[in-house]
Amino acid sequence: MNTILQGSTIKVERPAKTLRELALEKVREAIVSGHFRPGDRLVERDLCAQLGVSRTIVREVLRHLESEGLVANLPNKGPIVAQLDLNEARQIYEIRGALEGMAARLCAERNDPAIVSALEKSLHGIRQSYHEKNMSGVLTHTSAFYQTLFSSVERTVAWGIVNLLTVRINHLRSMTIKTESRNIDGPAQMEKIIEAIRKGDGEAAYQAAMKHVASASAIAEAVLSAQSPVLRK
Amino acid sequence: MNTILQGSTIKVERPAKTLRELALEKVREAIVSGHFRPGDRLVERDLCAQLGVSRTIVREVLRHLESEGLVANLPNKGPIVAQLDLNEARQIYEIRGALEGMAARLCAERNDPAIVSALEKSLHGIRQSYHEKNMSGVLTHTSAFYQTLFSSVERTVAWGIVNLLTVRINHLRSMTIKTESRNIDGPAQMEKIIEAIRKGDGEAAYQAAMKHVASASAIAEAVLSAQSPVLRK
DNA sequence: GATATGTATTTGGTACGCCATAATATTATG
DNA sequence: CATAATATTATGGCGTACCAAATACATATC
Repeated sequence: MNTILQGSTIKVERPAKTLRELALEKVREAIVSGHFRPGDRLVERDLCAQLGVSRTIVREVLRHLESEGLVANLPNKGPIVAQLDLNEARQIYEIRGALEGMAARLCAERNDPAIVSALEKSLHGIRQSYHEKNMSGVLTHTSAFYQTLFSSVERTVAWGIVNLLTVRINHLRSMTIKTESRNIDGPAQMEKIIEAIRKGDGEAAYQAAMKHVASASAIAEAVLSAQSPVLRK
Repeated sequence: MNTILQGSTIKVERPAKTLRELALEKVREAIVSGHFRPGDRLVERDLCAQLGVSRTIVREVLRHLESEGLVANLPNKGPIVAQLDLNEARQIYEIRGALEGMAARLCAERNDPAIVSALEKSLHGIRQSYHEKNMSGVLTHTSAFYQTLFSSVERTVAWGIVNLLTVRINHLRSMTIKTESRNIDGPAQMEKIIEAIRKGDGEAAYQAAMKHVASASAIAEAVLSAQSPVLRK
């Protein structure tokens, strides 16, 4: 290794992304953003045309999304965008509660001021975004908040799982944050998580994180059961 | 529908499994069982020959296993069997603790004697298998024990996650159960889980389940750090 | 009106071919 | 002999074409 380059390589950050990875992101994004709705069929050859790639790639992408739970495969009928039923949504929120609670507890036990200030920064971003009625900003900063929780204590595996689960309930998330009073309650609950972490009170941090998810779950449940009859067909 | 066939169809229970699913199971099994070892390259065309299927299918299978975490893909080098490092193993055990603890708590709160007796049945199977030195039997019955924990309270999503994680640490599991005294400690700890559930003591059940996983984790850690230097190359 | 029958559509699966890259072997050169 | 240049090989990434079987839908027949 050239000593001049020690520590700061000039390596040409090439995309490295394969076509498949790009296609995967495109389709996932299309599902998460609602461009493809739950129940929509995902016809292989149509996707080929829309993405401009071969069937080989489309099939690999569909398989990948299937194992992520975003796509369901009806035998001999083909893949559709997975439907989320109430029961499953409840379970997902519950698991997030368990894992986020765990991470919050670990953060509290670590007693690192840097964690607290990082969380506060995200929380500030959330409040700001609510103020500006920038809903996608709220989601982004909320994700950042939780990512801090997990990454500060090096829980990459749990963070990966939470991420997977979150993607599956993304449309619920965007509905819950728009709910009346969530712009007050949500941040207030997150404040409590931060407070507990600041005090180094693991149990309180755990409880606060659980509670935050639980209330999001309750809202989601209301939203989902209100609209669920429509999903018939 | 022919009325004569009401309730008891003669429908020809066809496999329904696609070739792809069969291939997936084969490869997964080969990895879990140790036929393919961590770090082994998984050459597409070789797998085609070994499985007797086309490259398309092999690629779909590899993608699936990749998203399960059983296979890693090195850019420009291709897929290998994923390596498990100590840190990741620790995290996996921790998550299992959180989720199994959650399930145990829910079981306790449900207060259903049928759950207790199902758990006791599995535990009996475990002891029996230990007695017969039938290690694969121990694993099977242990799985059954935990499946009961999750399915009794309809936590299919969490069970799915635990299953995925368990597969990744399978070889560690088979080493931990062979450890000195695990044939005594393990069942004893599970007995405590059952006891707490019988009493309807959610918190105790949670703690007992956490403790059981934690001690498995400690053993795994010892095993892994003892052999890890060998993995160099 | 109910039942066949026919016809697209689409998935499940296979085979083959091409290109790019990385590693390895080979050859040429000083 | 050592090193640099070059060819070869192995392999993943990607695309196309084709076939069989299942499904859905329209159409014809009784």
